[in-house]
Amino acid sequence: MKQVFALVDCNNFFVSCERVFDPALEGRPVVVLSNNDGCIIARSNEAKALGIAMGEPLFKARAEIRRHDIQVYSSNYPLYGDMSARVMSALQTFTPDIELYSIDEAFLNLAGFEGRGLDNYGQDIRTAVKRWTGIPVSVGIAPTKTLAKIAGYVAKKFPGANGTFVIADEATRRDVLAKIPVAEIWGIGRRWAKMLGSRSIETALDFHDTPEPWVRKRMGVTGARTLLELRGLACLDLESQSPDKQTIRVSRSFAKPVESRRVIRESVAAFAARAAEKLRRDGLLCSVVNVFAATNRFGPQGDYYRGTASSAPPAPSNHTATITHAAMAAFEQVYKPGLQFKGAGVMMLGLARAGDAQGNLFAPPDPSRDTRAQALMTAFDAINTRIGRGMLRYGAVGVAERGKRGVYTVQNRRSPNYTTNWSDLPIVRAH
DNA sequence: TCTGGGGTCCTAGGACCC
DNA sequence: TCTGGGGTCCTAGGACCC
Repeated sequence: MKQVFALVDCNNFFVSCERVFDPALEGRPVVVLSNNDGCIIARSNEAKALGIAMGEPLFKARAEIRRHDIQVYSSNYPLYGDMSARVMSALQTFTPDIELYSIDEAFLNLAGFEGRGLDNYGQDIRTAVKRWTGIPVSVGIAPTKTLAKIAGYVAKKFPGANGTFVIADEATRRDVLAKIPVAEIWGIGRRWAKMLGSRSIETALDFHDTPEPWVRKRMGVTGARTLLELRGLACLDLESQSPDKQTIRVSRSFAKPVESRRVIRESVAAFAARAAEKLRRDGLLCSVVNVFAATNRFGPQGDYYRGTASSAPPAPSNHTATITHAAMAAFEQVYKPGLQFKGAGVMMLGLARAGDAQGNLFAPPDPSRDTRAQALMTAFDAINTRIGRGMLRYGAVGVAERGKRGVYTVQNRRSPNYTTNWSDLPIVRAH
């Protein structure tokens, strides 16, 4: 049976989340910043029209921001995560078969819904999500995921598409592909686009018409897959069950360069603790803990240092104390006195489901296998969920909560946690 | 001088995504 | 002065095995 995929994409998602709770932002240029208020990672249409680029450093956009009175927000992930969950549950009322692809996108399997008119169904989805969550979305519908992404692009960018677009027949497909730059194809990034451009493959249609063996040779199996998907042959399935993660990373860049061993070590301990929480949340155990720390990569050529080292806990674990201990051992190999560090992080590698991790016959029993230690972690997580992340923590993280704020959390323009924190609940007054 | 053939595992690096 | 934080997959090459 022929497949039908829909891609539902939230328009300017982070900006739209801010607008739901501050309607005065409607129609005005708005941007949302990265974690450290360093880069612009989301822009309203008005901001895009003013030429503000994705990923542009804030300091480079200052003048434009002032000139056009652009509204600037720090990113507020608790808010965006909660709004995302609301959008996704709205989508689940339209089909049981759904893949949560990212915080602001989902693929839906619409096979069997053709009778209702796919365009109408797409419009129904848009209307419902907007009414139930306040978030505007666009909907692209096509026989493959890659074409659905293209259809979503058309739905969003082409005036007259009205937020929904369906690619069902070959004529429409060729017509649309001819109007889209090759770089907009899902799976074709900057590098490939440049390589293709140098061979006069400029539009998605040019790529579509490129012989498969050539693509296979130059771009590997992933490139060939993209090509076939563009031609309407579905190579990618809906992944409704998200597979277990293979790596978990927690990293931050520092607001200012840091030299202090203690400050960086305590940061790494905090990252390790957060990573252990994520492991427990996902029911995973980690067998290798990797730590890295780096100086400014935009500094003078040759000055860049990035140290990385790994350490294995005695047995796969998700216990905060065990993970932190391993991270501290790796940290000692990474830190170099006298350097100005600009960021650090930890990576959890060799992950396995808690039930089937390989034990170690010769190692002392791991605390995470001990029921008392497990109960401790469960209580630890419950308390931190209730009172606030980081309220309960191990000593290695240090007590310098005040000082740490200066180290890596710079968020000067953050909106309140309207939906996830009682004290931030918006107040509505009737006149 | 001559120096197999095939397999697996691991790692680093390159490409991509949001 | 100021440049995010997560992830994935594929490939090539080296080490090692028989």
